[in-house]
Amino acid sequence: MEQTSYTEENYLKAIFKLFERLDKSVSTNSIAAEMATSAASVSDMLKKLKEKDLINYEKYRGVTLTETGNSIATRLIRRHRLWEVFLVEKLDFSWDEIHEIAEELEHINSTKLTNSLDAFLGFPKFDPHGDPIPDKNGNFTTRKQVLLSEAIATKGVIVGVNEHSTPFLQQLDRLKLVLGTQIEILEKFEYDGSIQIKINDEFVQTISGKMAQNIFIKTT
Amino acid sequence: MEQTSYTEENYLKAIFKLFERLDKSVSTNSIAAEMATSAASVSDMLKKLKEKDLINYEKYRGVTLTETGNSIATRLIRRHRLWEVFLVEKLDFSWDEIHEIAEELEHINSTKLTNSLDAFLGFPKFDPHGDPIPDKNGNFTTRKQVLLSEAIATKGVIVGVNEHSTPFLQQLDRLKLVLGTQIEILEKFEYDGSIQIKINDEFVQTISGKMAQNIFIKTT
DNA sequence: TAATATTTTTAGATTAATCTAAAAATATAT
DNA sequence: ATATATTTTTAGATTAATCTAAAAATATTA
Repeated sequence: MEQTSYTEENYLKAIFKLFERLDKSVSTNSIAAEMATSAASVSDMLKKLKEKDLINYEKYRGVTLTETGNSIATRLIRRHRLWEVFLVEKLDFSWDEIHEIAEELEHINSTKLTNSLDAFLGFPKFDPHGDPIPDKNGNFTTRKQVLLSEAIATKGVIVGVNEHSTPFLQQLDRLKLVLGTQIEILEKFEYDGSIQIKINDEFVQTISGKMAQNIFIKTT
Repeated sequence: MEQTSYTEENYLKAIFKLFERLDKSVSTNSIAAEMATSAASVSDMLKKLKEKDLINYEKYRGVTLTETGNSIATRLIRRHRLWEVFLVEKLDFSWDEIHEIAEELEHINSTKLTNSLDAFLGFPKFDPHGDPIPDKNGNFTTRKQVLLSEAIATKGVIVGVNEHSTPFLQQLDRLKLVLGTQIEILEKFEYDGSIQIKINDEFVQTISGKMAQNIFIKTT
């Protein structure tokens, strides 16, 4: 079994994410956008990843991960999310400071390290953004969640976010919209997509459509 | 302030170690040996590190670290040793399994991460091999220690090792020669350098000269 | 100190990852 | 269905780190 480079791993992760988001074979351009690089570089790398049997790829036809590629990507996501839990729970980082550091930590490839860390943290099922953490066999805990912008039911709890940028997460903090917060939908405005909600049965607020599109709730 | 690459950092660390070991300007060949690479590669890199003002270097004249280079190397060593403490104390690794993983962790450059980890571990002064950990200002705790092979006094405690290879550390474990072990020197054999010692006032053993050259004791 | 040995540097290639510009393939729209 | 637009790939360079072989500098020794 060959080794994968830091860069190859980042490509695999990008393909995994894009496939998860759209559930169909991934285009060269979308990978280039996700990784902030040129389509030409992506083409080069796809050739290489196919050579290594990490992706299914025919020229001009888009990309999916092979089983091997998928399992490498899943391991990366497992490590990333475990380290995020570590940073928040043990080192008192806030949820908007952890992504970049976890991007580096995730590349350290040691089964013993990953599994010991998992045990040390008490086998967490979700990371600080509410994303599920694959277990040592690559299985995710799924949870039926829905975007606040698409929710029909009136009541729910915030269980995740659809974006991980620092400004977005900081804004959520300011608005007291952290994971576990109870939400009651009072009114949805068709004009701009904004939504009036009641937070923790306490106070009423209107949040933008853009915010609502990035908050996952579990309805109750 | 420019960024240093993974590779550049490893060269700085090698130069730091060699200088510490011999306390004089470091040769191209010794760096090549330390890093298991060719002298030609080292020459190339030295040019680059000089350009970045990380080393003092004149062709054919050997190398020392500049203040900047020294402070980068010290930071790397601080991170390396802190992560080693983490692996042993929190994740139950043994002292012979931690070096390679720490070699990767040490390159993650975040002041907040390093200092939070330090606090989480209770500001340890020594790593699991007895090596001193620089504090956030780069200051080491020194401890007057002497190699067992050169000790004159009769009694002491093991406080460190001069080699970090897995086989050496495993052999120490087998012989119950871990950090903190009390040692009484009974006899030194001139012929092969081996030494007869009494361990923890309990049993008597003879260890090779090679072993004795890699064990630091603090005499009492 | 002159000859020899060792160390260090340079010259010229190689590999992985990237880029821009141009060509080829595919998709869209009149 | 043909022209136009978009997407993707190829061609040809570039940069960082490495290598081998040869040249240059320094050190050792007879």
